[in-house]
Amino acid sequence: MITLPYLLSASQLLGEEFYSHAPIEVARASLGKILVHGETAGRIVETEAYLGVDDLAAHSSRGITPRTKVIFGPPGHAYVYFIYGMHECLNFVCEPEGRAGCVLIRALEPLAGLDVMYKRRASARKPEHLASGPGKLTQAMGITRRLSGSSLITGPMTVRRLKDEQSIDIKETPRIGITKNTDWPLRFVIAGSRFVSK
DNA sequence: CAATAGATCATCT
DNA sequence: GATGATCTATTGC
Repeated sequence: MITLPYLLSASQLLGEEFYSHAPIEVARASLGKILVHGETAGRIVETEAYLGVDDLAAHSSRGITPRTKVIFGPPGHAYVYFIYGMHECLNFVCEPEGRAGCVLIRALEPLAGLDVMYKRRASARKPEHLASGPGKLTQAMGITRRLSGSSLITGPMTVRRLKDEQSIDIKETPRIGITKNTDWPLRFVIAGSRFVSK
């Protein structure tokens, strides 16, 4: 099993430049990157792009509200929202400051802190049950709305690139669970990964 | 297996 | 007051 210290030594922190692009680009580029929070870490295998004000499926399409103002802020921050009275979902804010856009992180491959993840997700029997969905992922990693607006560059939650990052095959599909723009191909997965949502 | 219901509350109208 | 970027357990075949 991989330890967190090893993972940190084998990777480097991503800076603001990584996030200051269009959601589609950031969604694709985020695949294969390492999300780190507390003692837990995982490799991102599934993302979705949400396109600012023109995308009726995006929270930002209704303009700036107390909840969504972070999406209009500077890139490289977390947008975490609460949904269905039960689940938290994590997004990376992208686009330059003043322009809305974000990337929903839907699934990851657990790499470190699996013992803690199993404790937080009692129903999980296998690693692919720990973070194969946006709500499972935040539960496994202890991510809540407390982290909305926090910097992904200074932490406490960060994103890293493996120094020996493998090239990946990306598959695109329509987004999941929305009622508007259901046909836009803005969901991206690492082809063949068994850690994506069902 | 697939389909469906129920949980549960912040957010915005 | 309705809705929602979900998950789980349960039902029925």
